[in-house]
Amino acid sequence: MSVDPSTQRRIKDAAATRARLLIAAQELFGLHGYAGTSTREIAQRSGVDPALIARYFGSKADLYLAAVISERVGADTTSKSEPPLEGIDEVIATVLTLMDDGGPGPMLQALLRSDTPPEVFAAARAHFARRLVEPLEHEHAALGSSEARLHAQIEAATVVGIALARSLGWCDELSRASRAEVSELIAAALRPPTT
Amino acid sequence: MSVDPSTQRRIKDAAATRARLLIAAQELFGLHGYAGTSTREIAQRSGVDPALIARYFGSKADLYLAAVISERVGADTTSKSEPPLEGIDEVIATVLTLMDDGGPGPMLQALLRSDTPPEVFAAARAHFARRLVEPLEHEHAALGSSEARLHAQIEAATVVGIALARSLGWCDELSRASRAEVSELIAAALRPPTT
DNA sequence: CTACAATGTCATCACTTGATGACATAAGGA
DNA sequence: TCCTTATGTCATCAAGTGATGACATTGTAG
Repeated sequence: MSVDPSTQRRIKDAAATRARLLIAAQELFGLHGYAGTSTREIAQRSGVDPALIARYFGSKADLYLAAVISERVGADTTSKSEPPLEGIDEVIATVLTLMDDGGPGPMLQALLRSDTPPEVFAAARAHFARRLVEPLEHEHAALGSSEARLHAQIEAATVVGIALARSLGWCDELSRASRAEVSELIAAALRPPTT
Repeated sequence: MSVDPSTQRRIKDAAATRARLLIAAQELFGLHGYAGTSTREIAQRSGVDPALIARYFGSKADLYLAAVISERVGADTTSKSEPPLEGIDEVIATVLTLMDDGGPGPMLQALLRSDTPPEVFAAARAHFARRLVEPLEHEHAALGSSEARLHAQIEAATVVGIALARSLGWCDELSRASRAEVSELIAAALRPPTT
């Protein structure tokens, strides 16, 4: 008399537990960094016993790696990747939105903090390039701009910098301004009407 | 027969000890963040007994605060402030230069990481505003721009974002480009030739 | 149902952390 | 010199860390 296991609420479900841990890890690592987050916090937030971290991921470091890799801004690494962002406006909107709820995720944390394990940093770097720089580079190339990649990198860094300042609360006015307003300002600054 | 105490090598010298702790703290906090740095590491690097941190600064948090406050990028807050930066070119040059040697210092770390004690964050925020935003705001105001402060904040965030990306090695081209080249690109992007 | 594997719970280990106080030693004036 | 203070050293604490293994519970195949 087994009900469909997907609808039936299972008491013990390894996959679901693993996923809960991963989500909590993403949130907390993204919020407080690696050293600033304890395995017990992660377990508590996900409503799971701390010992299961070891069972499902091996160690705290491995969990961190998994959290960074399967992250959103870096875009789900998973096979079926989201459609690539198109054009600078979409990049701006995406970064601002993701940053607004959740702050800088593990990927950005990995890029910002220097205690990031090398392999994690490399993975985060790759995501940054693929997810943010590449779309901008294509746009530049289409316009026939030379140094397309360098320009794209500068634009990506700009967007991230402003989004960071805004979502972390570095300045009052910037943080209070609406997302649309900020988008407008960034776009205007980066792509002067000429051309 | 007391020799000049400044040349004489003193075995016990509170001021020197305090200074050594402060320097080591700046280096390590800037490198690994607050949670990622232990008081024992700081003590070892400065060749000082860990217990003296408590004596001279009160606690790890207080030492962090002192390290952030007496820092360069935020610029010594202390009374005799360095001459304020003038114009966007000087801001760009300063940020890029300071970031190149030493990476993001404790002040930026404090702004970037959310495990920063609130008072420390507030101090870092104030430095950011005074040191980077204000000069830009004045420039805008002089040009009669409305929303001068918001624009200045966006510009400051842009400069910091690009400097971060460059000095932390997020992208190859950007990190390899010369400082002058990058300065040029930022300035061009932020201040399109048309006024 | 039964037995075995999968999953979850708990107690506990060895270690590090930040902090404290008792004590030892150097410094400098009397 | 002696004596007080400033400074440095050491042992140690309570709390929290990541990790481990024994055990309890659930799922499920036979």
